[in-house]
Amino acid sequence: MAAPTLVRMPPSPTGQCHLGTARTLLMNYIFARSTGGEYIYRSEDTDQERSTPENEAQILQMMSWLLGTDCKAGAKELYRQTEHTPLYQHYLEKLWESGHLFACFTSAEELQLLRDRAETERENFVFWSPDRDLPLAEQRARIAAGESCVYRLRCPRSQTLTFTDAIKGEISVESDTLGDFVVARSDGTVLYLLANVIDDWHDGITHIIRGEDHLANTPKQLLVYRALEALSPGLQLPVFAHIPLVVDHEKRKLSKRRALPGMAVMVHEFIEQGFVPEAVANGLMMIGWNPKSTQEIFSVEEMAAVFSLSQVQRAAAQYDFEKMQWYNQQWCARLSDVQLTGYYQQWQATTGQVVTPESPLLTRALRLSMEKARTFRQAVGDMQYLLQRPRITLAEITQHNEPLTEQTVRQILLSVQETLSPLAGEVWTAESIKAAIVATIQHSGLKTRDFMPVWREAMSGQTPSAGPIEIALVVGKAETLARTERLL
RNA sequence: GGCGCCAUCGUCUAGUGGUUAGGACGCUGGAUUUUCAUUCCAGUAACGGGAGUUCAAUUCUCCCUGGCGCUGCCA
Repeated sequence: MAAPTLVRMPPSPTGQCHLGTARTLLMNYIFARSTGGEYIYRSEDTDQERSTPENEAQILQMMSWLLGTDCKAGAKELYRQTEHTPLYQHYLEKLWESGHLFACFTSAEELQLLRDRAETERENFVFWSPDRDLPLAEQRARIAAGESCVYRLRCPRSQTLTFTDAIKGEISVESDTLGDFVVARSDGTVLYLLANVIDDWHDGITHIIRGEDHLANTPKQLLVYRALEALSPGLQLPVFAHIPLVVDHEKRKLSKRRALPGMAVMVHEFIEQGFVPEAVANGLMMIGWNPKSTQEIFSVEEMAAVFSLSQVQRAAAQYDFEKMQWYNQQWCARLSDVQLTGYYQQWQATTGQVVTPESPLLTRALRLSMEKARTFRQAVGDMQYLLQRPRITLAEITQHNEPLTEQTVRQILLSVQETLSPLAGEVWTAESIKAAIVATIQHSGLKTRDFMPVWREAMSGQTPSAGPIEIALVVGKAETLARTERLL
């Protein structure tokens, strides 16, 4: 048995739960499950400008929905980075004293000037601070004198930084392309680059699974690890695994703003459209991961059983909302009656609708509706007439079925009535209803093409809709007769 | 511009130094059918380009092209 794994789920509460966020968190979760490990839930709120408690709560809620379990309760530990401020300050100080960091007095304005100049002269901009070799005493003196500074890591010159990514393979970068980078703001608060490394190290994280957008700053973090190691020898580096980004139809990083109309990009949009979490989790994971089989439908547990980082794709993947809907339909067909109706009621509640009470009728109606629809939202039209008697009038049916006369329409409904009334309740099956109706049609001399649409419209009040026999099976004998009777 | 990553049907992907390059979504057609849909069957469609290695490259190497990411006192 390998050493126990520990991953972190690190959402940044600077926005609501996004597809990409959910996918990364989900993959961490599944990896932890697949290795018998645990996870830490860490809210990365070091950007106090943009982080909000609302977003933090929203993401937690969305992830709990997606995983089908309380994400918070399942975590080995749960904290927000701002709670670790003393920890960061401690290491910031240590790293500064030991000379790994230095106070840089170049102002943001000066820096911007340098940056702009490099831009116009088409030169590469790598910043090597003029203050990188300032004696500590002088740094302190200038700060004491009221000078403003940021804290940068002293980047070594002419070194090749190499690490092995579990997905991308060996990555190496020249330190000379990095420059002295900022790890703490002028107000002394730390940046992602530093806070993250301290936490991962402090928590004993074994695997860092994150988006590919972090690949480029991994060498910088390697430098931070190295500095920390000088303070605490024997430090064990975690395994890095950078998963490919999800891109949109234009191959741009997926964003809500650029999404096509109707396309769900935020997790709450999936909920609002009436997706079941199993389908969203399944679909999300299949973007950029493949178990190397032809199986398409997986539960979270099944994915955890076969998951391996080596099966993760190296290239970015385009998001296909059509396929997400297909997953939803597949999942709805596989869920048990209890699960399906439960999700449906949950959807009604979260979208502010009146929740339909549990009943065999509801289950039958839902089953029939979901044969056609791919989401609960798409099923509303069918659910309506299945659960409520339509209001259509005889005149309307006649009008929709020209050239049939009202006389003929009435006759059709009358014969439905006469045919079905004698049927015993226990033979209320598709076969017996069909046999009886077919016989009636033959005797009447009418065409099936005229007869059935009239009956169907009497049953559903709309076109298109499910077939009259299907509806009859859902609503039951009494209601079936009532629906024709009210028109006569 | 610099650095890094990536490259199989329209999309998600499987795959191999010699394959009819497989599956799924989508799309098209057919069957079923009272409509829409479902279901079933069938079809459509891919190895970015150029060198090199090799008896043989989609597969290995290099170059190019293209795409994306990073290049923040964001994460």
